[in-house]
Amino acid sequence: MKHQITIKDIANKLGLSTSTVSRALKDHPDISPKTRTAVKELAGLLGYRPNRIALNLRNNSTRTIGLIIPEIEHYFFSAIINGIEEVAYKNDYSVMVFQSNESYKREVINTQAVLTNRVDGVLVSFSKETRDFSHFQRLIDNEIPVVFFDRVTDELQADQVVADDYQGAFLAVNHLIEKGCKQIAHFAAPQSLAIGRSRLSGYHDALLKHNIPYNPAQVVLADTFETAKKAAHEILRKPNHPDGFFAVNDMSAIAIIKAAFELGIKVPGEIKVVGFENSKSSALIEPELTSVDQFGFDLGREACLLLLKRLKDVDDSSDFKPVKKVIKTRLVVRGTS
Amino acid sequence: MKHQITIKDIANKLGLSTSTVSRALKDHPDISPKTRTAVKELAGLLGYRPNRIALNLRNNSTRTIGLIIPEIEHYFFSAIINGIEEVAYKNDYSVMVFQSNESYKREVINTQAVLTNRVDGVLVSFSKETRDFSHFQRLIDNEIPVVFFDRVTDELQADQVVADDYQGAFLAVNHLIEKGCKQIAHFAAPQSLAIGRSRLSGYHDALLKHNIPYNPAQVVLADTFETAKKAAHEILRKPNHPDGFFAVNDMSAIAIIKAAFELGIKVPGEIKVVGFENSKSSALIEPELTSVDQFGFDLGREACLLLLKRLKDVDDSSDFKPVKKVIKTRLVVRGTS
DNA sequence: AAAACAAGCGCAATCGGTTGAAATTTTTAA
DNA sequence: TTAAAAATTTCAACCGATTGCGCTTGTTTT
Repeated sequence: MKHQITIKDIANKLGLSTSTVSRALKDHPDISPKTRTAVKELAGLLGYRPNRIALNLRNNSTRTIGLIIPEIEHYFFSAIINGIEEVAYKNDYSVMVFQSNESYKREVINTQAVLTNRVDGVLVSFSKETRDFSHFQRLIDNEIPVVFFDRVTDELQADQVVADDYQGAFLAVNHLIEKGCKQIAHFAAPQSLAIGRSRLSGYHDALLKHNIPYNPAQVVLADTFETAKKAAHEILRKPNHPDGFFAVNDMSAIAIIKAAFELGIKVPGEIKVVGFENSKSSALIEPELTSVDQFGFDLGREACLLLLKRLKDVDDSSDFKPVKKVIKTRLVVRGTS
Repeated sequence: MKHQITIKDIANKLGLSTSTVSRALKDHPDISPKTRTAVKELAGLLGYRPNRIALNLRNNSTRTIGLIIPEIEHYFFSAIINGIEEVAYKNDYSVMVFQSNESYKREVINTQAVLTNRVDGVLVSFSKETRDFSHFQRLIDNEIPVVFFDRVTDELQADQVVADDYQGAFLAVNHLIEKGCKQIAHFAAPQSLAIGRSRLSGYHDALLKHNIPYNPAQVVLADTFETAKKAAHEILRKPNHPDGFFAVNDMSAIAIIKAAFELGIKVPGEIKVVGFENSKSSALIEPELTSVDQFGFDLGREACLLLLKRLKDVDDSSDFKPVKKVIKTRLVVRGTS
């Protein structure tokens, strides 16, 4: 890198001290209007830009937030990043992205990385593997504000922003029942994740509301395209297969539809399917997928706003009360139900 | 943030100077083994972590790379980020993400942001709006290495990493012809983008190879789902519509298929469609989309590797020769052709 | 005319770590 | 025993910007 213009360069050329230049640049009243304009003029001429690193050191703040996320290549998460980046941008923060790739080990390394990078705060959605949260506790111990989103835990004293998974699941299953489904299967996420538990719970309660007995055999763990496709094939091959499917995400839902197509089963004629995410893909397939919109962009926005609020209220050490923000979900009815 | 353990804390507790502690921590031969172990032990005990910001200031380097990208919510770009992050991670770099949202104005601000954040290098894929590249020239003037990927320009003396768009387009159109298409339309990207020009050129040359006359009327500007859907409807409603479609990206291709479906036109029976991107979605729709894989992950990897190489060879000021790296594409044949 | 005051600017410390050179202590050789 | 050599350790400057405090000036008040 080329030599950057510093305050010292300006001071030398003008025969002033660096302190005067510094003050002149920020309109300090001690400085006479004459020197003030002279300094500013030269600064503009030389293309002076304050060295953020020096300020970072002095202020012990980087105006950067760390983002730890399972994987970017997933519509929901990229929508969230979008929301986060939007808020960060408007507040003059930068975002550093770290992917865990659903690996616990990598996630631990990521938490170290955000520490060494001295980010001001961290936004986290942890991996499917993560059972132990002590690496996040380490961040909190260092008094770095942490906000969890989507994948959250109550084991830590930290803010959370989540979609209303229970409500979304309830709406979805209720919808299937109202559309005439008698036997509804649920393709679930790992129960170690709160989203897995909440969505199962919504599924459960919607059944009960309509006096349909809950049958654990109708719940299978399948939250990826591959696992869901395999599971759907097995289930749909049986004679008395379910006539309704509620999948924990759109990929699983689409896998079910694919499997049905391959087996010559009509959607929504013979089986109906509802997904969760309202991803771009849901509107691309034919028939289009009914899905629960979890407003990833808004979720990202809210998470980032909450974090920025924490960063402002620095003196939160004593009376810290974790906040849990819930983003309402909405059922988008399309062709598969 | 809590008080972080500094080198000074260790020095005080051990009755040493900060310089000794600093050297001890990095196994400098001047320091006796005794003090060396003592320092390291205490450092481990206190959980000392070197303050990256202080090092940044001293070394005038942040071990951070800036990434300016149109939008994350796009499979191709998130695949690229994935590749970039992978390489950055392995080389102990962090990635700062800035989205332009296809806005020139925002992109200019982004270039300022990477400057103030003093990133070591920048990876750029510019917006569709961008015609003037002087904001990138400003980065180069500041001797910040810049590598362009996917959306590139020859107007700047900078490295480029692109998919072999010409080859991919040629393969796609050649494939359509071999499958029996007589009249092939092309849904193109803006000709201000090199990818737009290259893909059109590949389309053109593939036609010529088979002695099919090139007809400009068969080329429409439609590189989003919405515009493509509309254009496809218009075209397919006409009596003598084309029997083959080569779209500049998967979204456009899928839009064509959707339009065909809505008009009761069979794919691949009556018309055949080939996309470009090989996105996740291409394997989700029915029939599955034939598409040109442009290996986004590898493209990201290569771009990042190239940038890191430039960062190593700092003394490149005089004999700088821009490198253009081309990533081969591959036609993935599926159901729509 | 002397004291009080204000305006305008510079000194020096600070943030945390690194590093060439100097200073100190220890070891070795004469 | 003492000087020279070697082994350790400390000093001080530096990276770039900020800021409390003090130092000059010149002006006002009594």
